[in-house]
Amino acid sequence: MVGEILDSVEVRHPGVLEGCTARDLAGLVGFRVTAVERRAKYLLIRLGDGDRRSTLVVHLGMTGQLTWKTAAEPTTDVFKRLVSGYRKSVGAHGVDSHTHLVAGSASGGMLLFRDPRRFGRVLLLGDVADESCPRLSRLGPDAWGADPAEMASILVSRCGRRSAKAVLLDQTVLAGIGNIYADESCFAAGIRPDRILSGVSRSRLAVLVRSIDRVLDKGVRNAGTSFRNFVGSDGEAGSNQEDLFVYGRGGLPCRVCHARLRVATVAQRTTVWCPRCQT
DNA sequence: AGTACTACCTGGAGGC
DNA sequence: TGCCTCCAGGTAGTAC
Repeated sequence: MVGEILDSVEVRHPGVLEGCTARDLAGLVGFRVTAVERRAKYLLIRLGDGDRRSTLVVHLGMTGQLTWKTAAEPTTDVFKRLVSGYRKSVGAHGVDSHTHLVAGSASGGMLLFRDPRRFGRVLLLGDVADESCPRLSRLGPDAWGADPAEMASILVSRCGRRSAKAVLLDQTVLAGIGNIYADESCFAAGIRPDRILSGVSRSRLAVLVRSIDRVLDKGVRNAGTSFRNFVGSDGEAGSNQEDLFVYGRGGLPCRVCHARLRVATVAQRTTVWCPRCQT
């Protein structure tokens, strides 16, 4: 969508807006999309040039979907069933009661923000620094692609007396890790999610840092983990759910040692781990 | 500086 | 088929 010029912005459910109004968004008509960036779980859509600039910030929450459809692509509600039983969507979802934002472009393209559960948020920064937005300024460095030595020292300095899981989910420590990837990272590093991180050796922390990077990298290469309704910007489901070791597999045998995977609540989130591989 | 809990929402799955 | 309960990729706010 970079290069497109917005010619309509329709907010169908203002509840997803934070700190801005439908009127503010309507003021974006005429702005050109100059770049699309990511900061942790936030998407930054850069708009305008010269003295007219703005940034649309989108967080997808649990079920948010941001899709871009060109004039040539029809919206569709076609689904395929995968071998694993999950439904895979094909193409952008049609506009329905869960579509909260529709932005049209001069070329006939459409940016759609759809979010059944409405935990997602849309913010408008205007022509100010990203850091003036509290949601963004609070974030720690991006977990994906951060310098390993920096990541390790941050984990040491910010672990407190908290469980590994609580630290990984804390977006002010490292930003971008959610429940799925926190569990998968702990498994890959052989660390029990409820283990107090300050008691973990420096060498094991280095393993955790490498594990986080690999787990996130695999998730991205697999175009995301599509439980229920996740789709990418093209409307297509990802395939990482076929590749998980622990998340969503409670009670099933460990893919490495065949021990029965355990489930419990850690840091207020459902957590799965292998009692034999993770110590 | 932590933890624990609540609120925000809808839809799908499973039990009966 | 319908009704019920439980559960879900997240974050902010409040009380302690």
